[in-house]
Amino acid sequence: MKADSLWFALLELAKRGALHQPVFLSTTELGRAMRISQQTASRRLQELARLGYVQREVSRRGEYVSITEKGARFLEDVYFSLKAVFEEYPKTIELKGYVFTGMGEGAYYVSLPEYMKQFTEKLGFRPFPGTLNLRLASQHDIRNRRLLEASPGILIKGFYNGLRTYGDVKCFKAKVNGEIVSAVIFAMRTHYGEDVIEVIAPEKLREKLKLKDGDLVVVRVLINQPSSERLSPRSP
Amino acid sequence: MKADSLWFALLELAKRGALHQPVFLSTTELGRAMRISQQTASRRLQELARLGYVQREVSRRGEYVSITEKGARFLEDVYFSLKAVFEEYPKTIELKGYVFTGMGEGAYYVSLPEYMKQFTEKLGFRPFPGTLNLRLASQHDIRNRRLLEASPGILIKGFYNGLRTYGDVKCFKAKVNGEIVSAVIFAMRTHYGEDVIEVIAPEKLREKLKLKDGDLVVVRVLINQPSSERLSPRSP
DNA sequence: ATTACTATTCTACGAGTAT
DNA sequence: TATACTCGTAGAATAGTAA
Repeated sequence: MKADSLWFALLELAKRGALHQPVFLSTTELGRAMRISQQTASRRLQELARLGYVQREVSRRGEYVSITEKGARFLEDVYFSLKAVFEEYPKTIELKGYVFTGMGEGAYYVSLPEYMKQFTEKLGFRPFPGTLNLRLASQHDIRNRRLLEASPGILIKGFYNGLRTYGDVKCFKAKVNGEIVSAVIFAMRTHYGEDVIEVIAPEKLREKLKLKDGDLVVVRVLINQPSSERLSPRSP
Repeated sequence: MKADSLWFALLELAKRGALHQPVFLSTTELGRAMRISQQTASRRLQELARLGYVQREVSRRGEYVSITEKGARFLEDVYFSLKAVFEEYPKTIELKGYVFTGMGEGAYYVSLPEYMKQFTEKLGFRPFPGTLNLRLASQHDIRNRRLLEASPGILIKGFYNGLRTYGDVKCFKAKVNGEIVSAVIFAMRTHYGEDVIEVIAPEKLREKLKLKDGDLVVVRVLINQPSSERLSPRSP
């Protein structure tokens, strides 16, 4: 089934309050509201339930529907995108996290010349070839990270070096502990490690800030901020 | 074409910045980002343009696409719905408008017993059988009215009296000039009269506040507020 | 009243291709 | 390279019902 239509069905349920409590309705009623047939409304609810977006309690007289955490996330992704697109900018959000030692992959990727070149152009600084890993401190920070993930950010294009492809990377200008110019980077198309962010900066952050594992770091991230790169001219 | 898919195509364009300036892209690229074929992406853009949601400048090398006012509205409707659903409540927004004399239709509808009964139950007061018409004072107020229109509100169900059907009405609890308990009402499924709101209250507002045409009135509206009606019990 | 199955219609997708 | 046409077909939507 088309994910688009399912999403709108979920929105209709959310409008009726199904995010906060079970909502009583019938497929006929839902169909009318969405301008689709009763049968289609029924299938939408079945599919939403199958995918774990809603929980249903079906009876002879109608049904109670409530949106699950996964369903809320599905709606929220779009909400954050719209928020990023409509809200005034520049705007910043704060992320708090604890320093930890990663696998050193970040360092490897950042040091690749194809990425390094773009970082330098688009961020306005040449990053130290390594990343500072932070494990986010609270649920609130994790929610903010998701907002960031849904925001456009500054795009670092992937490439193919003859052996393998390297994916797009999205980044956001940021300041560490209120002073150091830096950037938060995300590998796109990967939703794993929801509670971790990686930070790059012109200097080695661990040394500059005398950080050791477990230290708390505050990162203030700029969203909706265009890159330093000159905008492509209007005419080709 | 399905409006749902078109909406998501428009969102993808907005994410790329097409709300604020023309964005250069190709149908292949758009297709890849949306996980649809080049042909389908092409059709989406054609349809969006046909419906006036985007403006296109097609060339041999690609195209510039920008989202129109109408397109922004299309996205915004959903944004406001999500905002209403996700943001904390209770929350209020302020609408300012100037008193004017309407056609008296409002009075007619409000006085219908089927509506009157529900108003009394769900708002917690029995409205005076008439409405105070306000013409909104600024663009800002009109934007807020649209937010309201996209919010769930308190639903007054329509009915059929043997002659004709009367549609659903949505209302929001409110205060007029910071004190008088009242409600703002909207006939649903009608998007006309974007700059007008109608207010009801237990008393005749014109008399109570000694209002005449052209007077400025401030209405503070409660959004995301459940009705006074007892929630239907969980089990049938 | 409901939900949801089955059968049928029809729409929307992508392959191939023109320009 | 683009965009966008035609066309065969997969699958989604509805009608008709069953439970």
